[in-house]
Amino acid sequence: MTMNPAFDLASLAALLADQTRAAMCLALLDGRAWTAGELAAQAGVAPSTATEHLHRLISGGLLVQRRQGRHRYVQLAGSAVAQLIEDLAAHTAPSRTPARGLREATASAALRRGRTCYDHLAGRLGVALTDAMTTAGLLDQTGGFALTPAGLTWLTDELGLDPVDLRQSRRPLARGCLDWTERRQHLAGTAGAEVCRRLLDNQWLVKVGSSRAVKITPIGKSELRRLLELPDID
Amino acid sequence: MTMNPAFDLASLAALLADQTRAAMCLALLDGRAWTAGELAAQAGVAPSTATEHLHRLISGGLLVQRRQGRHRYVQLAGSAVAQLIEDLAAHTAPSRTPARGLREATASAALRRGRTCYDHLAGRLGVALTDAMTTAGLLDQTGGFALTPAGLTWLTDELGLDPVDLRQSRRPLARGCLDWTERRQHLAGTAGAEVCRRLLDNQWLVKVGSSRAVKITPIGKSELRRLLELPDID
DNA sequence: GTGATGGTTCGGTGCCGGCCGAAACAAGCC
DNA sequence: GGCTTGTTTCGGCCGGCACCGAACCATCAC
Repeated sequence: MTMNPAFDLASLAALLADQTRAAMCLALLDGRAWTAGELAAQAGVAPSTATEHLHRLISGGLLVQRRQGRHRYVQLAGSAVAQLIEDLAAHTAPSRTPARGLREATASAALRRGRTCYDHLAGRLGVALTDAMTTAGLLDQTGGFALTPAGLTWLTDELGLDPVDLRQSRRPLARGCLDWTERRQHLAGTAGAEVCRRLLDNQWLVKVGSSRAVKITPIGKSELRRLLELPDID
Repeated sequence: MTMNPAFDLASLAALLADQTRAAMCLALLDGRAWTAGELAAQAGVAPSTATEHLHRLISGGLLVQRRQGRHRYVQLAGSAVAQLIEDLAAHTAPSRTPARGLREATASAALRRGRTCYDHLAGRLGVALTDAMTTAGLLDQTGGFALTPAGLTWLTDELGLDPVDLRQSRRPLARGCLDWTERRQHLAGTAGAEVCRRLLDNQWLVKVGSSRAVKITPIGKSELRRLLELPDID
């Protein structure tokens, strides 16, 4: 089937080398499942065109689908794929995207402030949380990017995460994810995903509108200030 | 200049979405500077075609060039680019590449045994070294991928690396790089690069032929066995 | 100078693939 | 049963781009 490494690499890159498919993948970075029609509208193409693109993305292994009634739900095939797309996006030239119009300006400001990145937190909020955990000795960024032993017990004892959930996956527990707006690393990996889930479950964070943006609640602010020295996000 | 994220992502991916350009980038993963003609031959295209591809790769920021006499030397723009290409290659389906013919079989066996990956060590040798450092308590892979304090002093005191060299870069000190043949993580980042350089300088490792393959010397084997519990690489 | 070699520029060709609209399916709703 | 809505298939159009060869330019060797 597969011929040579160059062919494989080119085939994989070709999946993302089209603006429409790239827009779809970027939209899917919120981790949710989208219908084919939603993605077509988001990318600004006809439904028939979206069908072809989805076919390529799925048979290329980047997306998985679930058919339900007359809808076709599609989402990223896993965190590894999300990671890959984020990495690529981060390598994009420091994108000055001056939002035009008030609506876009406030929307992009909200995204810069805090958002989900597939399954973990990013934006200034994600970076601030990562920094706070680092100064608290829970993360070690001097020799790479890893949880300290103190960090592991903090996750289980203070946040109440399940040690089993943290350990079962073959995915690394903690890893850095380079944020493409902040140009800083923030916590990803299994730990990043579980922390994000827990903060949302606790209502310490809430989603803003229907986008990927999140914001911190008053309860969350006080709780996080109790557990960490988390500074205010303007 | 840059319009929207989807466009930027697609543009970046498009650089690697051609088999010829992918072959060039894969060849350049050895970290050396190649001439335009060498790359043309390697990729199997006419020199004029190679010129166009190199132009795109350079203006896209993936490659840099240095003109010298009538030669044009070209190499990857930096370790971040190398990292990106390695990541993409690792996401490629577990590539069964049954080498045909004895020459290719022995060549690919040598590569699987040990090789350089841009500026650090990979293959079974790279994985074995990483494992040995982990069991010796020099690396921590339980909570991510990071050097321990003991690991840092080991690099400077035992291997004699310069602490200044290790710290000056904005690149992470240690990070995991997923090996696409072994499907295992191995040491990359500044520390990985410096270790590789030192082992080659000390003649503990030598390059095999003109490829990326490396092998361990008798002196290297005894020295590494003195410093670590490094098992034999078959 | 002449000749050889590495690299680039320039036409020209051909194919791949992204796009749409129209029509066909399929699943719900009444 | 009909009507709406979400999705797919099928032609057909069109642009982009990967490729080559031939001519041209630059550098080195003599």
